[in-house]
Amino acid sequence: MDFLTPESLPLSLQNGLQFQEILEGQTLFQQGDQTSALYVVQAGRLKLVRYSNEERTITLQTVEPGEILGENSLFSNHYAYSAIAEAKARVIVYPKQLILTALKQYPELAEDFMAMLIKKIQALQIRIELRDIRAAHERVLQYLRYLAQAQSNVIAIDRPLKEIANELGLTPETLSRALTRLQNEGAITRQQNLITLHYSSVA
Amino acid sequence: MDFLTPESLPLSLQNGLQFQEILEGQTLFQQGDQTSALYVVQAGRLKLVRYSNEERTITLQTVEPGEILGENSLFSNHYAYSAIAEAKARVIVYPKQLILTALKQYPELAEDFMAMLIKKIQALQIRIELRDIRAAHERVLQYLRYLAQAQSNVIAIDRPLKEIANELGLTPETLSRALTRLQNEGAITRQQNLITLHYSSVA
DNA sequence: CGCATAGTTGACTACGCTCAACCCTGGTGG
DNA sequence: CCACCAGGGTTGAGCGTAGTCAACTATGCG
Repeated sequence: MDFLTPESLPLSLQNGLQFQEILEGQTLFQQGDQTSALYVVQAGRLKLVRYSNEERTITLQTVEPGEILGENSLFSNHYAYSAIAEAKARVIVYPKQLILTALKQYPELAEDFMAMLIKKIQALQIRIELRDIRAAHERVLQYLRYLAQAQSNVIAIDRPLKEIANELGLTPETLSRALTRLQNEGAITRQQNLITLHYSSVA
Repeated sequence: MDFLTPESLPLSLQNGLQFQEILEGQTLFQQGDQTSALYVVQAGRLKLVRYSNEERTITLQTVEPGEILGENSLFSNHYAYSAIAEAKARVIVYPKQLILTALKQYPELAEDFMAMLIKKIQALQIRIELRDIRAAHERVLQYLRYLAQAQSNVIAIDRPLKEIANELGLTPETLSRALTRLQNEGAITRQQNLITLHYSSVA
Protein backbone atom coordinates (compact mmCIF):
# COMPACT_ATOMS: atom_id res chain seq x y z
CA MET A 1 0.00 0.00 0.00
CA ASP A 2 1.25 3.44 -0.80
CA PHE A 3 0.00 6.24 1.34
CA LEU A 4 -0.53 9.79 0.35
CA THR A 5 0.74 9.40 -3.13
CA PRO A 6 -0.57 12.08 -5.41
CA GLU A 7 -2.81 9.55 -7.07
CA SER A 8 -4.68 8.94 -3.86
CA LEU A 9 -5.57 12.58 -3.64
CA PRO A 10 -8.69 14.00 -5.20
CA LEU A 11 -7.95 15.62 -8.50
CA SER A 12 -8.74 19.04 -7.19
CA LEU A 13 -5.80 18.80 -4.86
CA GLN A 14 -3.15 17.34 -7.06
CA ASN A 15 -2.37 20.70 -8.56
CA GLY A 16 -1.22 22.06 -5.24
CA LEU A 17 1.40 19.40 -4.78
CA GLN A 18 5.05 19.80 -5.45
CA PHE A 19 8.05 17.59 -5.35
CA GLN A 20 11.49 18.23 -4.07
CA GLU A 21 14.84 16.60 -4.62
CA ILE A 22 17.39 16.54 -1.85
CA LEU A 23 20.98 15.61 -2.56
CA GLU A 24 22.92 13.42 -0.21
CA GLY A 25 23.96 15.38 2.82
CA GLN A 26 21.56 18.24 2.12
CA THR A 27 18.90 19.21 4.61
CA LEU A 28 15.23 19.39 3.77
CA PHE A 29 14.42 21.47 6.80
CA GLN A 30 16.24 22.45 9.94
CA GLN A 31 15.29 22.00 13.54
CA GLY A 32 13.70 25.24 14.63
CA ASP A 33 12.64 26.35 11.17
CA GLN A 34 9.17 27.69 10.68
CA THR A 35 6.96 24.81 9.66
CA SER A 36 5.61 25.06 6.16
CA ALA A 37 4.76 21.57 5.06
CA LEU A 38 4.91 17.92 5.82
CA TYR A 39 6.60 15.49 3.52
CA VAL A 40 6.34 11.94 2.31
CA VAL A 41 9.39 10.18 1.01
CA GLN A 42 9.09 8.91 -2.53
CA ALA A 43 12.63 7.72 -3.08
CA GLY A 44 15.90 7.69 -1.23
CA ARG A 45 16.33 7.95 2.48
CA LEU A 46 16.46 10.72 5.05
CA LYS A 47 17.43 10.80 8.65
CA LEU A 48 15.80 12.88 11.33
CA VAL A 49 18.35 14.34 13.69
CA ARG A 50 18.08 16.45 16.76
CA TYR A 51 20.73 18.74 18.12
CA SER A 52 20.59 18.75 21.87
CA ASN A 53 22.59 21.16 23.88
CA GLU A 54 26.34 20.72 23.71
CA GLU A 55 26.64 19.77 20.07
CA ARG A 56 25.28 16.34 20.68
CA THR A 57 23.54 15.07 17.55
CA ILE A 58 21.05 12.28 17.77
CA THR A 59 19.43 10.34 14.97
CA LEU A 60 15.79 9.96 15.87
CA GLN A 61 14.85 7.83 12.94
CA THR A 62 15.53 7.18 9.30
CA VAL A 63 12.63 7.46 6.93
CA GLU A 64 12.23 5.53 3.72
CA PRO A 65 9.83 5.63 0.79
CA GLY A 66 6.21 5.67 1.88
CA GLU A 67 7.01 7.17 5.24
CA ILE A 68 6.16 10.57 6.57
CA LEU A 69 8.24 13.32 8.10
CA GLY A 70 7.65 16.78 9.42
CA GLU A 71 4.26 15.71 10.67
CA ASN A 72 4.47 17.95 13.67
CA SER A 73 4.21 20.91 11.34
CA LEU A 74 0.48 20.45 11.44
CA PHE A 75 0.12 21.60 14.99
CA SER A 76 3.39 23.32 15.72
CA ASN A 77 5.16 26.35 14.34
CA HIS A 78 8.67 24.96 14.39
CA TYR A 79 10.19 21.73 13.24
CA ALA A 80 11.36 19.64 16.15
CA TYR A 81 14.21 18.06 14.21
CA SER A 82 16.27 18.43 11.08
CA ALA A 83 15.84 16.20 8.05
CA ILE A 84 18.99 15.27 6.16
CA ALA A 85 19.24 13.08 3.10
CA GLU A 86 21.36 9.99 3.66
CA ALA A 87 21.00 9.20 0.01
CA LYS A 88 19.66 11.33 -2.78
CA ALA A 89 15.99 11.61 -2.00
CA ARG A 90 12.77 12.77 -3.51
CA VAL A 91 9.85 13.87 -1.38
CA ILE A 92 6.28 14.94 -1.94
CA VAL A 93 5.54 18.30 -0.40
CA TYR A 94 2.21 18.71 1.34
CA PRO A 95 1.85 22.35 2.32
CA LYS A 96 0.49 22.77 5.79
CA GLN A 97 -2.64 24.68 4.92
CA LEU A 98 -3.47 22.51 1.97
CA ILE A 99 -3.32 19.36 3.98
CA LEU A 100 -5.24 20.80 6.90
CA THR A 101 -8.20 21.70 4.77
CA ALA A 102 -7.95 18.59 2.67
CA LEU A 103 -8.12 16.41 5.74
CA LYS A 104 -11.49 17.83 6.53
CA GLN A 105 -12.87 17.28 3.10
CA TYR A 106 -11.48 13.88 2.26
CA PRO A 107 -11.74 11.44 5.11
CA GLU A 108 -10.03 8.64 3.26
CA LEU A 109 -7.00 10.88 3.10
CA ALA A 110 -7.18 11.36 6.84
CA GLU A 111 -7.22 7.63 7.22
CA ASP A 112 -4.11 7.22 5.12
CA PHE A 113 -2.47 9.91 7.11
CA MET A 114 -3.30 8.26 10.39
CA ALA A 115 -2.08 4.94 9.17
CA MET A 116 1.26 6.52 8.40
CA LEU A 117 1.45 8.09 11.80
CA ILE A 118 0.69 4.80 13.48
CA LYS A 119 3.32 3.13 11.37
CA LYS A 120 5.79 5.73 12.50
CA ILE A 121 4.86 5.16 16.12
CA GLN A 122 5.54 1.49 15.72
CA ALA A 123 8.89 2.11 14.12
CA LEU A 124 9.88 4.32 17.03
CA GLN A 125 8.71 1.73 19.51
CA ILE A 126 10.85 -0.87 17.83
CA ARG A 127 13.80 1.46 18.10
CA ILE A 128 13.21 1.86 21.80
CA GLU A 129 12.87 -1.85 22.21
CA LEU A 130 16.21 -2.32 20.55
CA ARG A 131 17.86 0.25 22.76
CA ASP A 132 16.75 -1.68 25.79
CA ILE A 133 18.78 -4.66 24.72
CA ARG A 134 22.09 -4.01 26.33
CA ALA A 135 24.39 -6.60 24.85
CA ALA A 136 25.53 -5.34 21.50
CA HIS A 137 25.40 -8.66 19.68
CA GLU A 138 21.87 -9.38 20.87
CA ARG A 139 20.75 -5.95 19.89
CA VAL A 140 22.16 -6.39 16.43
CA LEU A 141 20.60 -9.80 16.12
CA GLN A 142 17.19 -8.48 17.06
CA TYR A 143 17.63 -5.65 14.59
CA LEU A 144 18.43 -8.13 11.86
CA ARG A 145 15.36 -10.12 12.76
CA TYR A 146 13.19 -7.09 12.25
CA LEU A 147 14.77 -6.48 8.89
CA ALA A 148 14.43 -10.11 7.96
CA GLN A 149 10.77 -10.47 8.62
CA ALA A 150 10.12 -7.86 6.00
CA GLN A 151 12.28 -9.59 3.42
CA SER A 152 13.28 -13.20 3.58
CA ASN A 153 15.98 -14.28 5.98
CA VAL A 154 18.60 -12.84 3.70
CA ILE A 155 19.25 -9.20 4.32
CA ALA A 156 20.89 -6.90 1.86
CA ILE A 157 22.90 -4.21 3.56
CA ASP A 158 22.55 -1.25 1.26
CA ARG A 159 24.09 1.43 3.37
CA PRO A 160 27.27 2.02 5.33
CA LEU A 161 27.62 0.11 8.56
CA LYS A 162 28.48 3.40 10.17
CA GLU A 163 24.93 4.56 9.74
CA ILE A 164 23.46 1.33 11.00
CA ALA A 165 25.71 1.54 14.01
CA ASN A 166 24.48 5.03 14.63
CA GLU A 167 20.88 4.00 14.29
CA LEU A 168 21.43 1.21 16.78
CA GLY A 169 23.21 3.46 19.22
CA LEU A 170 26.53 1.68 18.80
CA THR A 171 29.92 2.70 17.55
CA PRO A 172 31.06 1.21 14.24
CA GLU A 173 33.70 -0.76 16.08
CA THR A 174 31.26 -2.47 18.40
CA LEU A 175 28.92 -3.19 15.56
CA SER A 176 31.74 -4.78 13.64
CA ARG A 177 32.71 -6.91 16.61
CA ALA A 178 29.11 -7.84 17.23
CA LEU A 179 28.72 -9.04 13.67
CA THR A 180 31.83 -11.18 13.77
CA ARG A 181 30.72 -12.62 17.08
CA LEU A 182 27.32 -13.49 15.68
CA GLN A 183 29.05 -15.12 12.79
CA ASN A 184 31.33 -17.11 15.06
CA GLU A 185 28.35 -18.26 17.07
CA GLY A 186 26.67 -19.40 13.91
CA ALA A 187 23.74 -17.04 14.20
CA ILE A 188 24.46 -15.40 10.87
CA THR A 189 26.69 -15.73 7.88
CA ARG A 190 28.01 -12.83 5.87
CA GLN A 191 29.08 -12.60 2.29
CA GLN A 192 29.97 -9.16 1.07
CA ASN A 193 26.90 -7.07 1.80
CA LEU A 194 24.51 -9.94 2.34
CA ILE A 195 23.64 -11.30 5.73
CA THR A 196 21.66 -14.49 6.18
CA LEU A 197 19.94 -15.20 9.44
CA HIS A 198 19.93 -18.69 10.93
CA TYR A 199 16.85 -19.41 12.93
CA SER A 200 18.58 -21.86 15.17
CA SER A 201 17.62 -20.41 18.51
CA VAL A 202 14.63 -18.18 18.07
CA ALA A 203 12.67 -18.21 21.30
CA MET B 1 -6.83 20.90 25.29
CA ASP B 2 -8.42 17.60 25.93
CA PHE B 3 -8.62 15.30 23.00
CA LEU B 4 -11.22 12.72 22.32
CA THR B 5 -13.16 13.32 25.44
CA PRO B 6 -16.72 12.18 25.14
CA GLU B 7 -17.82 15.79 25.01
CA SER B 8 -15.93 16.38 21.81
CA LEU B 9 -17.86 13.63 20.13
CA PRO B 10 -21.09 14.25 18.30
CA LEU B 11 -24.05 13.36 20.44
CA SER B 12 -24.99 10.48 18.23
CA LEU B 13 -21.78 8.75 19.15
CA GLN B 14 -21.63 9.29 22.83
CA ASN B 15 -23.97 6.44 23.52
CA GLY B 16 -21.55 3.92 22.09
CA LEU B 17 -18.80 4.88 24.47
CA GLN B 18 -17.85 3.01 27.57
CA PHE B 19 -15.42 3.52 30.34
CA GLN B 20 -13.21 1.07 32.06
CA GLU B 21 -11.40 1.06 35.36
CA ILE B 22 -8.10 -0.75 35.70
CA LEU B 23 -6.62 -1.44 39.08
CA GLU B 24 -2.94 -1.03 39.73
CA GLY B 25 -1.05 -3.92 38.24
CA GLN B 26 -3.96 -5.07 36.12
CA THR B 27 -3.68 -5.28 32.37
CA LEU B 28 -6.05 -3.53 30.01
CA PHE B 29 -5.02 -5.69 27.08
CA GLN B 30 -2.26 -8.12 26.38
CA GLN B 31 0.29 -8.16 23.64
CA GLY B 32 -1.07 -10.48 20.97
CA ASP B 33 -4.71 -10.10 21.93
CA GLN B 34 -7.28 -9.50 19.24
CA THR B 35 -7.70 -5.78 18.84
CA SER B 36 -11.11 -4.53 19.82
CA ALA B 37 -10.73 -0.89 20.67
CA LEU B 38 -8.39 1.98 21.25
CA TYR B 39 -8.29 3.83 24.50
CA VAL B 40 -7.71 7.28 25.89
CA VAL B 41 -6.56 7.69 29.43
CA GLN B 42 -8.83 9.77 31.60
CA ALA B 43 -7.11 9.29 34.93
CA GLY B 44 -4.23 7.35 36.36
CA ARG B 45 -1.29 6.03 34.42
CA LEU B 46 -0.54 2.99 32.33
CA LYS B 47 2.65 1.60 30.92
CA LEU B 48 3.01 -0.08 27.57
CA VAL B 49 5.29 -3.07 27.77
CA ARG B 50 6.56 -5.50 25.21
CA TYR B 51 7.71 -9.02 25.88
CA SER B 52 10.52 -9.87 23.53
CA ASN B 53 11.81 -13.35 23.29
CA GLU B 54 13.55 -14.65 26.39
CA GLU B 55 11.36 -13.09 29.04
CA ARG B 56 12.80 -9.67 28.45
CA THR B 57 10.20 -7.05 29.27
CA ILE B 58 10.55 -3.56 27.94
CA THR B 59 8.58 -0.48 28.83
CA LEU B 60 7.84 1.31 25.59
CA GLN B 61 6.15 4.28 27.12
CA THR B 62 3.95 5.41 29.96
CA VAL B 63 0.70 7.09 29.08
CA GLU B 64 -1.06 9.70 31.15
CA PRO B 65 -4.41 11.42 31.03
CA GLY B 66 -5.21 12.79 27.59
CA GLU B 67 -2.96 10.32 25.84
CA ILE B 68 -3.89 7.47 23.58
CA LEU B 69 -3.05 3.80 23.59
CA GLY B 70 -3.87 0.81 21.51
CA GLU B 71 -3.94 2.98 18.41
CA ASN B 72 -2.55 0.24 16.27
CA SER B 73 -5.83 -1.60 16.72
CA LEU B 74 -7.20 0.49 13.90
CA PHE B 75 -5.15 -1.19 11.25
CA SER B 76 -3.93 -4.35 12.90
CA ASN B 77 -5.61 -7.40 14.32
CA HIS B 78 -3.39 -7.85 17.33
CA TYR B 79 -2.09 -5.52 19.96
CA ALA B 80 1.63 -4.98 19.65
CA TYR B 81 2.14 -4.47 23.37
CA SER B 82 0.47 -4.97 26.72
CA ALA B 83 -1.03 -2.13 28.72
CA ILE B 84 -0.65 -2.34 32.48
CA ALA B 85 -1.87 0.16 35.03
CA GLU B 86 0.92 1.68 37.07
CA ALA B 87 -1.67 3.41 39.16
CA LYS B 88 -5.40 2.88 39.27
CA ALA B 89 -6.57 4.15 35.92
CA ARG B 90 -9.71 5.01 34.06
CA VAL B 91 -9.88 4.91 30.30
CA ILE B 92 -12.39 5.77 27.64
CA VAL B 93 -13.07 2.87 25.32
CA TYR B 94 -13.41 3.63 21.64
CA PRO B 95 -14.49 0.46 19.89
CA LYS B 96 -12.61 -0.11 16.69
CA GLN B 97 -15.56 -0.09 14.35
CA LEU B 98 -17.21 2.85 15.98
CA ILE B 99 -14.15 4.99 15.66
CA LEU B 100 -13.42 3.93 12.12
CA THR B 101 -16.79 5.04 10.88
CA ALA B 102 -16.85 8.11 13.09
CA LEU B 103 -13.56 9.28 11.67
CA LYS B 104 -15.11 9.43 8.26
CA GLN B 105 -18.11 11.37 9.38
CA TYR B 106 -16.57 13.83 11.78
CA PRO B 107 -13.37 15.35 10.50
CA GLU B 108 -12.77 17.39 13.60
CA LEU B 109 -12.54 14.14 15.46
CA ALA B 110 -9.98 12.90 13.00
CA GLU B 111 -7.98 16.02 13.64
CA ASP B 112 -8.03 15.44 17.39
CA PHE B 113 -6.99 11.92 16.79
CA MET B 114 -4.07 12.90 14.63
CA ALA B 115 -2.94 15.48 17.12
CA MET B 116 -2.77 12.78 19.75
CA LEU B 117 -0.79 10.52 17.49
CA ILE B 118 1.67 13.26 16.73
CA LYS B 119 1.99 13.99 20.40
CA LYS B 120 2.76 10.36 20.98
CA ILE B 121 5.39 10.40 18.27
CA GLN B 122 7.08 13.32 19.92
CA ALA B 123 7.06 11.63 23.28
CA LEU B 124 8.73 8.59 21.78
CA GLN B 125 11.29 10.74 20.04
CA ILE B 126 12.16 12.36 23.32
CA ARG B 127 12.60 8.95 24.83
CA ILE B 128 15.00 7.98 22.09
CA GLU B 129 16.87 11.19 22.50
CA LEU B 130 17.30 10.45 26.16
CA ARG B 131 18.55 6.97 25.47
CA ASP B 132 21.28 8.35 23.30
CA ILE B 133 22.75 10.19 26.23
CA ARG B 134 25.17 7.70 27.62
CA ALA B 135 26.25 9.20 30.91
CA ALA B 136 23.60 8.40 33.47
CA HIS B 137 23.68 11.72 35.28
CA GLU B 138 23.37 13.70 32.07
CA ARG B 139 20.51 11.55 30.92
CA VAL B 140 18.69 12.11 34.16
CA LEU B 141 19.35 15.82 34.02
CA GLN B 142 17.93 16.07 30.53
CA TYR B 143 14.92 14.07 31.63
CA LEU B 144 14.34 16.45 34.50
CA ARG B 145 14.57 19.37 32.13
CA TYR B 146 11.82 17.94 29.99
CA LEU B 147 9.65 17.49 33.04
CA ALA B 148 10.48 20.94 34.27
CA GLN B 149 9.50 22.81 31.17
CA ALA B 150 6.00 21.54 31.60
CA GLN B 151 5.79 22.61 35.21
CA SER B 152 8.04 25.18 36.81
CA ASN B 153 11.60 24.24 37.69
CA VAL B 154 10.33 22.33 40.69
CA ILE B 155 9.40 18.79 39.88
CA ALA B 156 7.16 16.66 42.02
CA ILE B 157 8.11 13.01 41.83
CA ASP B 158 4.81 11.24 42.18
CA ARG B 159 5.88 7.73 41.41
CA PRO B 160 8.52 5.25 42.49
CA LEU B 161 12.02 5.96 41.34
CA LYS B 162 12.13 2.37 40.18
CA GLU B 163 9.69 3.17 37.44
CA ILE B 164 11.49 6.29 36.42
CA ALA B 165 14.71 4.33 36.29
CA ASN B 166 13.02 1.78 34.11
CA GLU B 167 11.64 4.42 31.82
CA LEU B 168 15.09 5.93 31.47
CA GLY B 169 16.72 2.60 30.81
CA LEU B 170 18.69 2.66 34.04
CA THR B 171 18.78 0.51 37.12
CA PRO B 172 17.43 2.02 40.33
CA GLU B 173 20.94 2.01 41.76
CA THR B 174 22.41 4.04 38.95
CA LEU B 175 19.51 6.44 39.05
CA SER B 176 20.05 6.91 42.73
CA ARG B 177 23.74 7.55 42.22
CA ALA B 178 23.05 9.89 39.36
CA LEU B 179 20.71 11.95 41.50
CA THR B 180 23.15 12.26 44.36
CA ARG B 181 25.87 13.19 41.91
CA LEU B 182 23.69 15.88 40.36
CA GLN B 183 23.00 17.14 43.82
CA ASN B 184 26.68 17.21 44.71
CA GLU B 185 27.45 19.09 41.53
CA GLY B 186 24.80 21.62 42.44
CA ALA B 187 22.62 20.94 39.42
CA ILE B 188 19.64 20.01 41.53
CA THR B 189 18.47 19.97 45.12
CA ARG B 190 16.18 17.36 46.58
CA GLN B 191 13.81 17.51 49.47
CA GLN B 192 11.66 14.46 49.98
CA ASN B 193 9.87 13.98 46.65
CA LEU B 194 10.56 17.41 45.25
CA ILE B 195 13.42 18.15 42.91
CA THR B 196 14.37 21.68 41.96
CA LEU B 197 16.43 22.31 38.89
CA HIS B 198 19.20 24.90 38.87
CA TYR B 199 19.70 26.46 35.52
CA SER B 200 23.31 27.19 36.13
CA SER B 201 24.75 25.62 33.03
CA VAL B 202 22.04 25.21 30.45
CA ALA B 203 23.60 25.38 27.04
C1' DC C 1 5.73 -4.29 66.78
C1' DG C 2 7.33 -6.52 62.65
C1' DC C 3 7.42 -7.33 58.00
C1' DA C 4 7.82 -5.87 53.11
C1' DT C 5 9.33 -2.74 49.99
C1' DA C 6 11.83 1.40 48.29
C1' DG C 7 15.91 3.69 48.39
C1' DT C 8 20.84 4.16 49.31
C1' DT C 9 25.70 2.86 49.51
C1' DG C 10 29.62 -0.26 48.66
C1' DA C 11 32.71 -3.57 46.05
C1' DC C 12 33.39 -5.97 41.96
C1' DT C 13 32.63 -7.22 37.16
C1' DA C 14 31.65 -6.70 32.42
C1' DC C 15 31.17 -4.59 28.32
C1' DG C 16 31.04 -0.77 25.20
C1' DC C 17 33.75 3.36 24.18
C1' DT C 18 38.11 5.54 22.83
C1' DC C 19 42.23 5.79 20.45
C1' DA C 20 45.24 3.70 17.36
C1' DA C 21 47.04 0.83 13.76
C1' DC C 22 46.06 -1.81 9.87
C1' DC C 23 43.63 -3.83 5.66
C1' DC C 24 40.98 -3.34 1.69
C1' DT C 25 38.39 -1.29 -1.90
C1' DG C 26 37.27 2.24 -5.26
C1' DG C 27 38.40 6.41 -7.49
C1' DT C 28 41.77 9.71 -9.39
C1' DG C 29 45.59 11.21 -11.76
C1' DG C 30 50.11 10.68 -13.61
C1' DC D 1 48.17 0.66 -16.29
C1' DC D 2 49.86 1.45 -12.16
C1' DA D 3 50.57 4.55 -7.92
C1' DC D 4 48.48 7.01 -4.77
C1' DC D 5 45.03 8.47 -1.72
C1' DA D 6 40.64 8.55 1.04
C1' DG D 7 37.16 6.26 3.40
C1' DG D 8 34.97 2.33 5.28
C1' DG D 9 35.71 -1.62 7.82
C1' DT D 10 38.32 -4.58 11.02
C1' DT D 11 41.26 -5.69 14.93
C1' DG D 12 43.85 -4.64 19.14
C1' DA D 13 44.75 -2.62 23.96
C1' DG D 14 43.21 -0.01 27.87
C1' DC D 15 39.83 2.66 30.31
C1' DG D 16 35.52 4.18 32.25
C1' DT D 17 31.12 3.52 33.66
C1' DA D 18 26.78 1.19 34.25
C1' DG D 19 25.28 -3.33 35.80
C1' DT D 20 25.24 -6.87 39.43
C1' DC D 21 25.12 -8.64 43.90
C1' DA D 22 24.92 -7.62 48.52
C1' DA D 23 24.25 -5.27 52.88
C1' DC D 24 22.08 -1.71 55.23
C1' DT D 25 18.61 2.04 56.25
C1' DA D 26 14.11 4.16 56.05
C1' DT D 27 9.38 4.15 55.39
C1' DG D 28 4.73 2.54 55.39
C1' DC D 29 1.26 -0.97 56.41
C1' DG D 30 -0.63 -4.90 58.74
